[in-house]
Amino acid sequence: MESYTTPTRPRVYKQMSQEGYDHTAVEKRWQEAWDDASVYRTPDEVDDPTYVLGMYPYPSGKLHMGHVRNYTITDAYARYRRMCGDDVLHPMGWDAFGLPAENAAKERDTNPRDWTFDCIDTMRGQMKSMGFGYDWDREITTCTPEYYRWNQWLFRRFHEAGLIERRDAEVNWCPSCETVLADEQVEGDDELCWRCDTPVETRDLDQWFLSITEYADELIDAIDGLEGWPDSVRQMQRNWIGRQHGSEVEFAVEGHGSVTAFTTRIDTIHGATFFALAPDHPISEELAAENEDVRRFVEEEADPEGDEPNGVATGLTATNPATGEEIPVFVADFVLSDVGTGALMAVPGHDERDHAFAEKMGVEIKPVIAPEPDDWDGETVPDAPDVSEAAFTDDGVVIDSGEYSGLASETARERLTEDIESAEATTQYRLRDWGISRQRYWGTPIPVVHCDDCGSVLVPEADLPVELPEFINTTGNPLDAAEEWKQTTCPECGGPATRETDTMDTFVDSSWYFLRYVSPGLDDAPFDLDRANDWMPVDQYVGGIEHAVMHLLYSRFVTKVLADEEGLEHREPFTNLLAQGMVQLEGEKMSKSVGNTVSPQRIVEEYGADTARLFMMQAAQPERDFDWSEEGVRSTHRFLARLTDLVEEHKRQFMFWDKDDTDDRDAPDRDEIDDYVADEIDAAVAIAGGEYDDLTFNVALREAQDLVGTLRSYRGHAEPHPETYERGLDVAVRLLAPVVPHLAEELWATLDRDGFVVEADWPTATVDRETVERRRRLVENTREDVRDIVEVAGIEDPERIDVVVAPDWKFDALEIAIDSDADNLISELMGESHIRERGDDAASYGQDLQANREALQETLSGDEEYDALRAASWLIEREFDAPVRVERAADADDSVVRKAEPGRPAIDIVE
RNA sequence: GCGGGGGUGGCUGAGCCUGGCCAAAAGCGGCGGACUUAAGAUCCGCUCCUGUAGAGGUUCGAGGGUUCGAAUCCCUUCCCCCGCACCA
Repeated sequence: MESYTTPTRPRVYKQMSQEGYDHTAVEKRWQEAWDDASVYRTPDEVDDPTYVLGMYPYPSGKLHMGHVRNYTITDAYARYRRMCGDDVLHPMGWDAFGLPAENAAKERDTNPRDWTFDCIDTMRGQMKSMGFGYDWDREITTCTPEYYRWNQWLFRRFHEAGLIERRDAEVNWCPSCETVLADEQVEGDDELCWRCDTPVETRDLDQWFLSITEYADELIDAIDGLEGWPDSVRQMQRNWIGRQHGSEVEFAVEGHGSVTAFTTRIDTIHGATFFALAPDHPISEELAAENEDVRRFVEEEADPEGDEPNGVATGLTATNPATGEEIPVFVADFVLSDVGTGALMAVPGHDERDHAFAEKMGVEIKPVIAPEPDDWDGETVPDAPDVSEAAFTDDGVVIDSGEYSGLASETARERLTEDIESAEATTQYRLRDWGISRQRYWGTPIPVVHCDDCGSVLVPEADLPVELPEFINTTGNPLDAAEEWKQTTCPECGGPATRETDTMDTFVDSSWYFLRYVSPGLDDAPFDLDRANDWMPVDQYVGGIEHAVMHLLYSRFVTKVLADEEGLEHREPFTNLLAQGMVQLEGEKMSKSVGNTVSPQRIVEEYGADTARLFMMQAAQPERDFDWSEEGVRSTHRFLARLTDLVEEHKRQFMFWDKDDTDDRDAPDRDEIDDYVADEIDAAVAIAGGEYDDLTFNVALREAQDLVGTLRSYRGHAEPHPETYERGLDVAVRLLAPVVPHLAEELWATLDRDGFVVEADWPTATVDRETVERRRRLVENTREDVRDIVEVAGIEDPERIDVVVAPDWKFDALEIAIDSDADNLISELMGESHIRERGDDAASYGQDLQANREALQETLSGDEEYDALRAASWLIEREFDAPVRVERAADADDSVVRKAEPGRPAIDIVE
């Protein structure tokens, strides 16, 4: 059979433009068209849309590359889901309260409100120029009374639920920002303010707290169920909550009564040889007043930051409740008042820090736990380990502890906690209640008034919102200076009262904003409960890793409270979370202070939004860091220009082609190369869809870009079959549309398609991914084999290349071998008459199969292999400039056929 | 110290969960070729070693093990990054 065909259609030579396309005009045109058609509106009536959300930005002035990456990811995913037929909710808003607005207002002699709204206008404009498809009818701005009144409303509801406390607290105070910071906002060993890097001080102030600790157990336990979250974020939250199960136990300190200590290792209590108090423990302070040594230590020597454990003997003793022994009491700086109870039983034999301190102070070190012997019978008391040099800190078997000797640590803990009268099983958390008071102006006023008679009184719901007064430019808290605003009357007694001048931490705003998008204009509730129940949770949330603890933990907390108090039927706000990677420049994070930023605006002007988006999405997986590269941007831009040329050229060429003329479609000269391209189009669809589902845009886009490359080769090598070629262009445009929305619309229109590509159907494929991969591997392996032969055999100028597919009986034999579990494969094969009659060939192939029994792999069928190779033969022809003949075994010479196996055709090169 | 993630060819980096099609994707860099007056762009190849027919050899931080078979699974060890931490 003659399978080599000379290209009979004329090749198309045309000068392609190099300068690209007018991205500014294209992008503007489609942004306006989308706007006019409201294509990104999500009507209230839709049922459970796919909720795609990027973390809303703080309006600091201009969009930076991090924003662009964040929002391109959500936009691409939202567009993909939309093309798959989903209703999509993809809103945007502004985290508009916060200190920078106050600072900026002072610098520019304006006010935070005007400055903030200017920034919002700028950034909204930039988002529109990026082509992000948001439902702007759902836009929210947290600094408007329409939004923050619901913070106040929630404050009331939390109060009613008993989740609000006001108490005098030692707080982190930033002297530069003149405000309190949450623990989460104090960074690093140096304890610097997260905003301005000023060293943080402490102050005692009356503060409002949300009782997040009430939800500590659920917050930590439910992390296990957050399977759509990255492990890193889950682990950071677990660490932050820091739950520890242990026991509280009382030690009687001479002259000071019982002092409670917390320990996770009550099994070591018989080895407790001293007792230690934090320098700011009440007893330490009492002792300091009467004992000069203790005073000097507490006030002058204690260094909780240092690595060295320091301490001073108090001369007092404490009674070990397990042994009745009197042990010395120290004040030590390694004991921290905010950990456990600020007092601890020290067991130098089994705790490294206690060990170091005991050595330094000459305290007895006593082993009471031995490593569990390998063949331990569960009863015998092992020998004591040597703990003179180092503590043994693992669990093991209790020794030298009276009736508890011989118990495993775990059992001993239970028994001791039960038996010691003052001991009680307790759980400690690192998590503290969420202090939300900020001594700043630009935030939600805490809806409370202070009355001399009635104390702190909540502002009634009917009087909400408590609106911010005009901004006063002052060094302290502007609300303190707003005298007229501050003076009010008590809602309870009607007497004179003053307003609370603290405002809320802005993390309150962001802890529920994702619910507000559901019903942004609602004026009698923060969100429409029924719709929230339908629409929540957010299906895909995307943002920076810097919010791993604070924002994401607070949002989970608030969601759970709303579930308990307001009937929200969801206890977790975000099903899938993507922590996006950084955009870097030469391996460094882009930052204003380093001065290595790249302006998105400049990129959009120079190359267009589509180029910027495509470059970012194909550069790396979304969760990885990647380097911005101007070269990469240019090359992406050229790709889009080439695609444009391809589509436009096609349009010119086939302007008069009548698609309804079936003669053309069934043109008899449709040949293998057309099949190859048709297969590759299907292949691209099969792979790209799955990759979009997984948010691995880089892989999906590579597939789309490769397809465009294939189409270019197609057009260059042969005259394309019009319908196949056009379908290729059509599919390429649709595969790119989520990332390159403007140009995709333009090309969609050029291809005379109806409607918007945004609303077009995602293409479907007739092959599965596995077949695609097998087919590509077969073609690639075969091409490589031909290259190998040509090179190794030193063939200068091949005259013809024959590729012969293995005979059917070998495919059958392979099939049988894969399915068979018989010991003797040969005899099983020989049971098949059509195999047996192959004689020696069958025996020899059977032996090969037998030898590789375990390694046999499914291949394409013989027909599929033949079709795939025929379709790909043009690639080999092009490369070696020689005709290629793809044949079935029956049509080829026996000596050649013998070498063919399923998945590995015989190759014969004629010189 | 605890927890998490990593160490792959000149570089970046996929593969590892679900062992075999893996000398190992892709990109960059380098080399050769086509096109071009030239450059650029684009396109086609090559880029661990050996080899005159698709082969063989040695590789995936290091060492051991499991298996017919290991970059992939297990153990030990070294190094890097991130988070938490005198946390009782």
